[in-house]
Amino acid sequence: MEEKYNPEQIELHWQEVWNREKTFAVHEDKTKEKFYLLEMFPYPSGRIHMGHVRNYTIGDVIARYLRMTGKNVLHPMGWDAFGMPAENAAISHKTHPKDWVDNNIANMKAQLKRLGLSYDWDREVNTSVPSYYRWEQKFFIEMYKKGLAYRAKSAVNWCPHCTTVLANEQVIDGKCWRCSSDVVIQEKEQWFLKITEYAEELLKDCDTLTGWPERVITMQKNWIGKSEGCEILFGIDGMDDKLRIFTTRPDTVYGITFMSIAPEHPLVEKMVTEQHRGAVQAFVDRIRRGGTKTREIEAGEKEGVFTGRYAISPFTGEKIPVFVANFVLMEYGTGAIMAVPAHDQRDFEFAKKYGLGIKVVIQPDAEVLDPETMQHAYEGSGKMVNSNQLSGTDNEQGKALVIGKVVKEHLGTAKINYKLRDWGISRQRYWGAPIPMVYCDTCGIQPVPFDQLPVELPMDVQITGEGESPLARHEKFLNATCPVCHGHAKRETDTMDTFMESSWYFEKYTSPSVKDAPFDRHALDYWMPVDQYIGGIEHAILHLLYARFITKVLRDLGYVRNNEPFSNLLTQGMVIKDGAKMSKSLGNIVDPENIIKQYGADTARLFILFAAPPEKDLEWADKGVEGARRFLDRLWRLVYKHINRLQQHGTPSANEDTGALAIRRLTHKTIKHVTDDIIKDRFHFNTCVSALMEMLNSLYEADDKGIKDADLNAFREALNTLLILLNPFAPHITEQLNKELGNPSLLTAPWPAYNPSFTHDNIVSVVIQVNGKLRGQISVPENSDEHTVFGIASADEKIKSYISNKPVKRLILVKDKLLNIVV
RNA sequence: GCGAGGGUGGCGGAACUGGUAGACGCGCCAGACUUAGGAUCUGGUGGGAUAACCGUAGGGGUUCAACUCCCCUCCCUCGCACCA
Repeated sequence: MEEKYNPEQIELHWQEVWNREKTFAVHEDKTKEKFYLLEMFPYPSGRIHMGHVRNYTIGDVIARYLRMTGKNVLHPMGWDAFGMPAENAAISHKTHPKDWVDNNIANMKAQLKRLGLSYDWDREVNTSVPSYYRWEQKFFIEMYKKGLAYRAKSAVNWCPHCTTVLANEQVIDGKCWRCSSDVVIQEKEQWFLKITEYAEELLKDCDTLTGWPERVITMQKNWIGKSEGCEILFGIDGMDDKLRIFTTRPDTVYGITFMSIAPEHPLVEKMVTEQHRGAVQAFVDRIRRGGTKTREIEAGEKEGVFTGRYAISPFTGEKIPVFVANFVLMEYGTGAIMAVPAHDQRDFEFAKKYGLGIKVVIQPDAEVLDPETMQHAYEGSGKMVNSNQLSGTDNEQGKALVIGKVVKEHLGTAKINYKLRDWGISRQRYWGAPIPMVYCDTCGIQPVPFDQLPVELPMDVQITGEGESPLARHEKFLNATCPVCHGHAKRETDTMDTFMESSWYFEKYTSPSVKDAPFDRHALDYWMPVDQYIGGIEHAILHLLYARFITKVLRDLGYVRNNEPFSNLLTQGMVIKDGAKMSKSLGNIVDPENIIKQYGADTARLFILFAAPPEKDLEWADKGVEGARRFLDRLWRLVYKHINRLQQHGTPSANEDTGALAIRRLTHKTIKHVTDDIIKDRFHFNTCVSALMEMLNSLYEADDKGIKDADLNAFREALNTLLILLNPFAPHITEQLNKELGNPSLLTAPWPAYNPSFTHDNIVSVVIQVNGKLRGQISVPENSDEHTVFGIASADEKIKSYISNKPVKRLILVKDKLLNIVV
């Protein structure tokens, strides 16, 4: 055995063994309980960063631990290989995106292996290869045939920097999710997937995701944004057209004092009277020019102009003035609303600003609302007033009654609205999966027949980053044959959003090598769903919503059985340095490769696991890394010191002297501690690591006193156990030391069970409080009752002085822990 | 504004269903071994004068006992942000 711990040598050795022997390859095995553990696969940017190290280390601990408990663990890794940066790199480095990506994958794969991550690399998936995306193209066509994929012209989010369209989910605060450029709105034809068709199920099934963080569920629910109410048609004075509005508060229809419509509403032009045309036109132009961005910034400042036109209430027959207002959104509901200032804050502010009427129709029990003195709208519940025959009704019942009336009298319909929009997946980019459709002059839009898939992305392209996608200029790709009339057709040149590939890769891992179908049905059914998914919170909506959607679609297409892809979700925090996210611009990046070179992978892993619980942000501290390394050095030295004695074999016997017994207690208490902590509490590995540190500290103390020959078996048990317990966290050093000790590989070692007779003591120390204040500590036999403990305690001089001679009113005993003496 | 999660030593963080606050690590202090040490080892380390006592954002409450439960206030982070 080497005297000095040399992580590089040890780690490379074991990694080579694992690689050569395909140690972590798994197969379906019905005799074992399966566990599908997955971390979000990376974009092959070229180098791994600390966020990856954290994500994958957390996963690896779980994988290695679960294997030791006998589970059949699927733990795969792959590459989300399509996407913009490859094209940008191609432009700036004059390489082909494919070469750039393949090269990056090779680098990153080596880096991941260097971390000792226990993946089944035989299942590696690369989303940019035709054998992967051909199935995605098939799914797309099947969706098209079911009406779940359609082409439409609509206002879309356009990122001028990426020169492509973005989905709603990919616009964050009016900026592109990837490059932070301001997004502009453009009219474009593009392909949509009907995620709205699944809105209700996606919302409803949130309640089945009991293993997901509450805040992710909340974000998804908010994004789907369901609201129930009704649409009501209002007549327009002097016109045949009707004004359709959506409201969730039909109980307040008697409180309408005006109407508001969006500046983009098609009826604006038609409704506005000659007298008001100039003012309305000026207002609409100004709002339009500002675009969505300024409109959001100016949120709060409500503005509008009168159209000169009146709507007619189908409930009261009253004439109601119609305004064009900046806060009414064309893209939600019907683009027009009824305004009830007494019971809606926005309408209230608008009414105050323009001196419009306020009419109270809901009266709460606690106060009497007076339109004259109200400072803000009352949006709560109460009794309906000023509402004709409905006056006196509870407003919640009133909602249903008004909807009933609306439906019965054909004034409108009951309606559920969602904020969720269909998913626009067309990207005007080269490096993506081609959308498998052709345009025939005679037959119109036609899907490519299945037997002609994949529609391969041509490799011989010129990527300039300017103008149209290279595909639009690629004659051979562009020109196709119509599958129906065999005449000339043109191919769709847009590619799919890369979130499509990441919406089903976890299913592909279950059977990566099948060729004639996307999945092997038996493998899929055996492994799915993913039991534990781990990744960054930044995908709370984007990826996780799309993946849920596509899973449900694949279920309905007959490919998969499960309703949801991920049973449990862990969202790990960021790795930060000097209080900020690591970034090039801040110059606070720590390169994992340097850390591994300097300290070793085991140290890097250990530090990352120890420094913070997984869901919290982790502050990188170089000194902390040294602490982790020190622990491993100490472990190495202790084994080295005793290696010759320890190599003899033997197991601890039943009756040991006190030294051996103390060591065995330590061992079994630590097993209990680590076993209890490792999985429960959402993987708080930091306390596991600290328990192992404590154990090592205690073994050093024992060693200080001298390990007698009689203690040797207990000492050996302690070290062997420590190595097993530490193995998921630091797999290389533990495997090496374990080998030095002459034991069979830890890969086949079962997770140890603790012996309960060693996890508690016969003599326990009990805290003594007098009147709730800590006054001393005494040793008593286990399970002593309050009188016994009090007897011993009151004999203690110090405690006696606190009791003095006051009568004891009460004794409160927490068995084997605490006695509170109330005097 | 709404929703969620938080506020514990100089720092990262422990503390199970109310029961020794500050485990473990970093840093710091002292000592040992050393030519030396940024190596290693030993001891100490919430504040306070070694005391009484005070301490888990602040204030109040329940309790024999509160970081933990209840009420009020302040602050931080994240998400949503005119969705009718």
